[in-house]
Amino acid sequence: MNAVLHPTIALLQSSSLTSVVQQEIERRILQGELAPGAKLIEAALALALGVSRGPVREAFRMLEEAGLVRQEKNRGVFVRSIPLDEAMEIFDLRAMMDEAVGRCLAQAVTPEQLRQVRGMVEAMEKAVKAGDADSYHLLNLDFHDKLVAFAGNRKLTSIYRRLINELSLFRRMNLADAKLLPISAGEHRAIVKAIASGDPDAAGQAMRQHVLDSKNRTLRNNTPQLPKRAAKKALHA
Amino acid sequence: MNAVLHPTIALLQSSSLTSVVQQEIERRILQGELAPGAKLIEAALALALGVSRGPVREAFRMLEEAGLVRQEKNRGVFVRSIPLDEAMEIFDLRAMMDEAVGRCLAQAVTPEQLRQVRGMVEAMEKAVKAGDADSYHLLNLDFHDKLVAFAGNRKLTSIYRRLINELSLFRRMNLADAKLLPISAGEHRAIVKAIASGDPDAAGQAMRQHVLDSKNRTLRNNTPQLPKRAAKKALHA
DNA sequence: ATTTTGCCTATTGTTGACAATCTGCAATCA
DNA sequence: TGATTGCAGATTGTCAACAATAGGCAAAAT
Repeated sequence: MNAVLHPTIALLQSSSLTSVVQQEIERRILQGELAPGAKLIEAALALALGVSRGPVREAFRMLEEAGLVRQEKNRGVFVRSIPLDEAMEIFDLRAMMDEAVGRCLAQAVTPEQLRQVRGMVEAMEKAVKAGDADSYHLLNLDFHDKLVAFAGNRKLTSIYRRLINELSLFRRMNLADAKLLPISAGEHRAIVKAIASGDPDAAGQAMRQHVLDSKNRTLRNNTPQLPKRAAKKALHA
Repeated sequence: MNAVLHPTIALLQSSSLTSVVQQEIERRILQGELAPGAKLIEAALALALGVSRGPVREAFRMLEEAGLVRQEKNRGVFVRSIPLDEAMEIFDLRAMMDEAVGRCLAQAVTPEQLRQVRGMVEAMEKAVKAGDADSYHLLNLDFHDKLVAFAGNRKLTSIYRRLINELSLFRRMNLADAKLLPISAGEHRAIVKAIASGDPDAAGQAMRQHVLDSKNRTLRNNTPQLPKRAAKKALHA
């Protein structure tokens, strides 16, 4: 009875105005069109998208639950800006997850999957040589996403993606020094090598350390440099 | 300027109809009042709660994003029922998270925290002796929640709680044999001991194994017993 | 001059109404 | 008899109007 349904029909079945609005706002947030802290006005968005306020409000509630916006009653919704300490927490979670992914893949990766990630590593090294930080950034996201997806746990994949989305709201991270790209690329190559070797400990450790290095770089970039002589006392939180 | 605000005022500021509705529906789902698969009718819920359909729809979107309900366009929203394979995935995630929690706590637990979890372990052992499976179940949830919270990563805590919520929708799990309770209780004591000893490897391993044992018990309870002689071929997924 | 008070406007919170879609049942036809 | 078609009721999707709240500005008071 269940015939293969026409793609257009499948689209119409899944897409309500709310879901379209949600995806569009999410896109604008993730691409930086709507910066962290920006206020989202229901009526304005509804007008711009050609719908009424209802679907926009419902989309807001989805985005809120996904951690992309924050809502203050009677004041409006704002694009979330992730504070440093929350970003650090996310890095720790990523370290935990990526380590597990590495251990899993070392035991279960397929030749086809290996082929794919090797291709990505090469593309990233090309981007490094070309000094193309933007391409590198995108490839990097894709590389890690693929690895997680290959681990085969769909729940893990969706949680991981949500965390990556939230991390992208921590904008101060983007100004990664171009001179650090080769280091990152090298780590990627080492990760693939460890996975291919079939050693869970090595693969897990490679992935874990890669993320923690990234965390530390981010932390250093966002810790106000102590002035050379007037050393300020560090927070003893 | 920011005076300490009266609790009633703070409540009014945070609670919109939508959030109240969301919490009420979530409560009904988690307490089993609304069983997995049940259909949620907007108008009926709105009437029962004395609000209009708008807030109910917004609450639905939040619950959907939280994984508690599923929505089919033009057909309605239903309480999700978690399939076995997804439950298994969640157990794997819990194993990963709880291992990390154990490792963390072994190094950072405070005496006060230790006192608390020890109290819980004793309460659980009391429940076992009394044959009170319900109390045990609640204490068990609280025990693990506390451990995760003590690890101090708020993001991890919220993700963990979400996963526990989803697992509760896998109802077939509840019929845990009463005779298995002592085993579980013993594992809890071992966990606390490992944490108190300050050995990250031992604590992580104890927590990890505890979750994986629980996973396997659940799996066995839900794998159709192979008829004694007409052994069915196992799925070779 | 500074603070307070009282409007006014912009925006959000909530509702009820209307349109579109699905589901079940009965009438019709082969 | 069995399948198909066409209604009727119920339910969801969307919208526009109304109510309530927050924030800013100017007048008044100290």
